[in-house]
Amino acid sequence: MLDVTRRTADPDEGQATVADTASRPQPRYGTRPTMKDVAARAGVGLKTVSRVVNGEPGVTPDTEQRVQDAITALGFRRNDGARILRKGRTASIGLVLEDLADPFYAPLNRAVEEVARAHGALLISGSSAEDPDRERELALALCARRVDGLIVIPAGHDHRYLEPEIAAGVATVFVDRPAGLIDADVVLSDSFGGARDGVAHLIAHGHRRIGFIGDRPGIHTATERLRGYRAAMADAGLPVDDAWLSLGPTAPERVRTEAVRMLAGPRPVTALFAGNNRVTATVVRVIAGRPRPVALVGFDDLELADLLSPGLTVIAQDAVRLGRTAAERLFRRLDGVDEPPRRVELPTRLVVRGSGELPPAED
Amino acid sequence: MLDVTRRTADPDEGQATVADTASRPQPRYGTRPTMKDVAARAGVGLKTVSRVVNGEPGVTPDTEQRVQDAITALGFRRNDGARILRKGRTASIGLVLEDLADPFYAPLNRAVEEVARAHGALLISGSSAEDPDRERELALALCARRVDGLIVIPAGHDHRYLEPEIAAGVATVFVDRPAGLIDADVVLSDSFGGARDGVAHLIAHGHRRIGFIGDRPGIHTATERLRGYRAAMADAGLPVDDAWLSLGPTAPERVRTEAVRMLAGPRPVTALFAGNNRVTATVVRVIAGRPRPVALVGFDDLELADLLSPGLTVIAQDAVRLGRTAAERLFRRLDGVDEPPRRVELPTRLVVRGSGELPPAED
DNA sequence: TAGAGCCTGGACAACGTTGTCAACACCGGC
DNA sequence: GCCGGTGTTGACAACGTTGTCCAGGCTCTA
Repeated sequence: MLDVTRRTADPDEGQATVADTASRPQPRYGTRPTMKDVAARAGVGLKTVSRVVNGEPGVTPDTEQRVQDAITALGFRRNDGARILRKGRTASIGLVLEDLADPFYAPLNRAVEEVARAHGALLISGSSAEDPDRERELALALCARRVDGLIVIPAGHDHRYLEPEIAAGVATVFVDRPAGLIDADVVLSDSFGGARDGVAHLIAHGHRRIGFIGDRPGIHTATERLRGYRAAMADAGLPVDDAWLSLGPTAPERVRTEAVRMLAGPRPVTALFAGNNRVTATVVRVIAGRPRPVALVGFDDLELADLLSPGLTVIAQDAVRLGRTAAERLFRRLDGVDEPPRRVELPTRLVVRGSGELPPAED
Repeated sequence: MLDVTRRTADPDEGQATVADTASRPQPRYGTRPTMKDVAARAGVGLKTVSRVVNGEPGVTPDTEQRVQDAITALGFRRNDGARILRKGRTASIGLVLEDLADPFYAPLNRAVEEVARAHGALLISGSSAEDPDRERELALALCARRVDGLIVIPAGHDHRYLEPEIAAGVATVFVDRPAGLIDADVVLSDSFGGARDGVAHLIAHGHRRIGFIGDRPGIHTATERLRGYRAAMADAGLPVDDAWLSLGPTAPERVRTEAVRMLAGPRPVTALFAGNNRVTATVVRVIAGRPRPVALVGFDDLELADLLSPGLTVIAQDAVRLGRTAAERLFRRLDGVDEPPRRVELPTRLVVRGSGELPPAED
């Protein structure tokens, strides 16, 4: 008896069965079989199918086998949407970042994914393209999908739109940049300290006129890094000329123009500090085309940075750790830990490779 | 009268209302308000709320305002899970790739995201980590969430597990590598042609002994590229020594070992062809440490490749176009286009930068 | 052999939304 | 004053699943 049942579940047999059930309503193409269909085919009740699918006890091996056979024959797959609706939790979290393809954020994305996976959750991530409206739209879309938690790399400065969501129980953690106008967990890199160390490194190698090219002033990390720059200069008692500073979009054209400008004139800068990886990539190209060496320290590491000549000296952030820390914090919240929001700041690391140790060029 | 109603819905008033409704069941912390709650508060029927939320016609401005006020006061957000359950379509697609953080796949991911966004769909992407079981697990999890379509960069070679899903109407497109044992749309780069061109380029610059280091032999692109290598050598009438060939994991240690081996001995290779970006990154480092120049062409472009000295000559694939093409194909399917599965092959591009034009070193 | 207790299985409601349909009020024209 | 039409609104079922609860059959013991 059992053997016969087993053979019925053979894929080939499954196809054959489609034909002989033409009389009763049969799932059409584009329609998925439901537990009801499985139950009908196996000749059992709906709940019994549910029990089998979820591995709940209280089903005889014989019945279970019949159900399993019906499942494979029909190609049934549980509808998680309905399951979630019933159970309340979605076992998924959302991640809003600036650009999925950015070499800094992609590893962060991956790190969050791994933590989510370890907790049995699915990650849904999307790009805000540095647009506050799009960030909001995306975050709220994720909330509408009822993600259990949200990790956000802010593009905007006002996150009060998340208040109802947070009040409703959506755990929320901000990464890389702090939240605006709401109180929430934040995981950051020490942008200020990193930039200060990087600039101090240049100063230690004899530079006095140092340029700073960073991202748009609205971006927290950009202003923090500029603050670090100013602190290092002030610590060394060096004056800062406004012409050495430039915050703005990181489009290659602008960065190129600014770098060229700072390197021209009677008293050019002898070193540059690049505020992030996109800026660094452009600045490296500008410098490469110059006869006179220019020292450079960049914020964020780059692939192949060690192979340039000179090697690229950078302030490295640990994107993976940033993502992992944020995700772990999120899941601790989801596990019910209730403590006041915390601000975690991860240290950066100076990676010495050559470009930051070049001496100032003679005037 | 109307004015009074409006004021009742004012957010501040909303708080006050919480207190005076202590008698009837009130949403607790962690519980989201539903349309029923909104309807009760606005003093209208459930369906009217639905109409307002979905911008359907047939609601007077007065009623609509009352509902809107109740919505903001309660912080209501539509539960898309329930909506999806009712409507059937989820307006979301899934993407299974090897590694979200891989510099080749991350832009592909982003490109798919943009197309999805343009079609009003959400993208859920995840990493298979080159593990067939994990690929399967992830793809089926996405199907259980009822994504409307699926884009897969295969890790395994048997995708029959997707047959029930495809039969049930989940549009499926494979990218970068062909599907295994099922008939489906595929979008590929011309790995064979690209590798053949790259190796021919080395041959044209005088090389006769050329090494090939690629990914594991189970991976379609790896074998295709090796086939391209063989074709170029055969076209030039050159013999191939098995010692010059190495397919295997792209872990830096193995690649380093193999490269060093090929460059040693009495008749070392004078040029190397690297089968993908990870291999290239390691080979560049090996070569950089050698006194005698070794020519190199890599498959896949790398950031900063132009800044190495010599610049890195590569066979570039357009990951963005690959992703965009696949996504557009998927949405065409979702729009109901019914035609036999198609195989699209995108051309590669030889980018000459120096490393591939080095002449063979003297023996 | 009767009663107690256990095991298996199924009927039913509920999750939050949308589609269907019918009720109702109001308007203008006869 | 009545009728049909129009425009607004709500009651109800359904989407596919899971939790609750109860029925029926079985075994075991007195």
